[in-house]
Amino acid sequence: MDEASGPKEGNVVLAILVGAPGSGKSTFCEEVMRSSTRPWLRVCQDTIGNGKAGSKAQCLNSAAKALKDGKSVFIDRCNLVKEQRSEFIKLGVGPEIDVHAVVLDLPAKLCISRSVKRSGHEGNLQGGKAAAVVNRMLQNKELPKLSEGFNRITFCQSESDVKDAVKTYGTLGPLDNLPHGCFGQKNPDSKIQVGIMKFLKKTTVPVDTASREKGIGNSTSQIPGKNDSCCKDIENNSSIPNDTKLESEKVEGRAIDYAGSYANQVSLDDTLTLAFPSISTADFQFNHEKAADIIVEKVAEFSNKFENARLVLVDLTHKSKILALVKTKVAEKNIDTRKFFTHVGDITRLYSTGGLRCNVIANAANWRLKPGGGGVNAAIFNAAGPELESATKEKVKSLSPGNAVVVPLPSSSPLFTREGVTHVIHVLGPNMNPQRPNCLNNDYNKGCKILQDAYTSLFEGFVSIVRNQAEKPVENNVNLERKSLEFQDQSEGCSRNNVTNTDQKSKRDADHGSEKNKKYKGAQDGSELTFTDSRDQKVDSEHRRNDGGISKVWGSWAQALHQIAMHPEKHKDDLLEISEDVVVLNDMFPKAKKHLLVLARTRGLDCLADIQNEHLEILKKLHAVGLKWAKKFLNENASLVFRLGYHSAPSMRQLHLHVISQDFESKHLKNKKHWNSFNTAFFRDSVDVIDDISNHGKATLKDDDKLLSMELRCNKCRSAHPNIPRLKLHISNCQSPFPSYLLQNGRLVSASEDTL
DNA sequence: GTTCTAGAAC
DNA sequence: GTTCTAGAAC
Repeated sequence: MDEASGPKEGNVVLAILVGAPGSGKSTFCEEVMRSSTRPWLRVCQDTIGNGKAGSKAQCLNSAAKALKDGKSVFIDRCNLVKEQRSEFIKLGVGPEIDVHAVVLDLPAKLCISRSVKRSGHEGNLQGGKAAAVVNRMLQNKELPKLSEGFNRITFCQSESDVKDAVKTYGTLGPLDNLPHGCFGQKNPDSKIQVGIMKFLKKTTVPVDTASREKGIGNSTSQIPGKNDSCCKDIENNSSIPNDTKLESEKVEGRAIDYAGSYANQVSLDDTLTLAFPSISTADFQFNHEKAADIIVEKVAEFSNKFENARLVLVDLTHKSKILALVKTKVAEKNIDTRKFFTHVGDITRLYSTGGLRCNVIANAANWRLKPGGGGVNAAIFNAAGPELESATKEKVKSLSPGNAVVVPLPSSSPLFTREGVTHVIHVLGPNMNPQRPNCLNNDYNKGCKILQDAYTSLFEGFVSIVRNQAEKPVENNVNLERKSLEFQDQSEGCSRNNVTNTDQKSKRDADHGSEKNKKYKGAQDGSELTFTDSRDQKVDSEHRRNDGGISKVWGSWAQALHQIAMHPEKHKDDLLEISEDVVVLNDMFPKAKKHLLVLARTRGLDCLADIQNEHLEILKKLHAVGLKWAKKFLNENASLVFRLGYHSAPSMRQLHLHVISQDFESKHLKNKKHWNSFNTAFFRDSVDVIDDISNHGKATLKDDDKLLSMELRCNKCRSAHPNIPRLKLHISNCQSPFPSYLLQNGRLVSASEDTL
């Protein structure tokens, strides 16, 4: 504790609150202001924008003005990181201003439960995401130090500490000053960090090994039990109020306490888990052998798409045939058993009775998304209470086979509170039971496709949750909101694609600017589409399939090629060739003298990521047609050189082969992304894609954004150029031969080859 | 995918 | 002044 230095008379106070969402910053300010006799201004980034998201600059201005007017100021934003505080501290430079920090360093659990509960709060941090966000923020927290420029720091680590601080500030009259120095801190920073690291190492490792060892060999997986209970014990300790003064023993205790809450985040946050039942194999009587193949195939496809997440196939009994089949098949594949394993247990009680923490569970739903029936559907609706029914109903009324819908579970649901389930994903698989609607009469061609789609939708729904939770730590309230918006965007995309993500209703209701509402509108529109288009029932699930992980969202502008491929007769005038399985057209914005697109007409084949073994023929067909046109152009102009290939991550939906001359002489080639999309590994040569599929059954993608923002290099001599005009100038004159890589395997098509 | 805009960077 | 970037809108 620092020695108090001599306070001056009646300084204005600039009090910077430090605390996670839900730590009680706003309440603190309000309570102080209610009883205080000195003029205070609370500067809150959430409210300063008058309905819109506020900016840090607005806060700074507002605070500066108030200080100038002699008012004391509360900076009511999270300020968990030193950098976020620094500019506010600068406002307090000068002898008449005391810069204070009030640190609301309450248990993460408390902040989370408050954040989850609140609905009308200005910060608009909502529901299940709140937990993840608070955790993320706390992970990056840097407790303030006097050296940052504070005169006084008050640490509150319990609610009674907060009460004391309210009293201290509430009774601070206009002529009073508070002593300088640090107050209330019970745990020096460095020790906590060591404690955390030790603790994390101890706890995370067993999680992994347990699942690796037991996941496959033993049908009853027992994963987080040990360390979770360990965390729980420690948390219980931490809830004992500790008001005693600093002693070395207490410091240690406190350190473990912190470590406990951090470790808890690891199991809760870092290993997101989807538990799912086998779809369609029970009441829908789908062939188990075939279903097991599909499960393993889809798990293999998705399991390497995420780092800290895992999939768990759950069935009630050790005798489960489908579990046995999947276990056998999965053992033959090279699937990371930390990412996928089977588990015997009740899907509605995985945590409470099995110790398996699954924040997402899948429901084998019926098409009306109604409770009842039997099996998993009845069990989940029962266990989740009416909350799930209403949350589901709020967004969608029905589900067609092969689709899934993500429903965030209201925090009041028993499944949420007891089992830690934050999302339920309803999935509807194909039905082979003549007693049930939409029976496929043993048509396993259709059935397998639908079941594949169902798992794709399910896993993509999960991936969208994982992705969202894996967002980088947020920096302040503004960013926090942006992240939420991004998530809404994502869910919009999902809903358009039948993986509907019902976001929290209260978010919409909260008066928070038009921007958000506009976006939400989009989401609603999208979800309407989902269930009205009966003729193209499968379009939605199919056009979403991409690299298997990230839900690819196709904007409205990205649909043009798809429309052409589906209905070429409507665009006859713009097309060079129409056949049963391909369409050829000039690129609307050619990036070279000659630039064609050869579209696959296969429904659901949107990009390279969608390609599987079965598409080899269409790839060859696209290549052959592209080659034919290239040669045709070469006949007209022998100086051209063509390259045929695909973009790793196309912007336009519907698989299209680019046939492009290598002059890149075009006014439409305007930016780095244009150039790099044709001249880096992002561009996948058609011949290589065909090899990939022949050899590995899937296409290699190089869809890193870095490739598209790489330095501009000549496609012949590889020299670098500072900007597009200079590059264009260079390539128009470069006489170098093409790099040898391109000269191999027929990657380039030129007149000389044509004559062979 | 494109266009437009504003602001930053050079 | 030009180029780049990011965001929004389409």
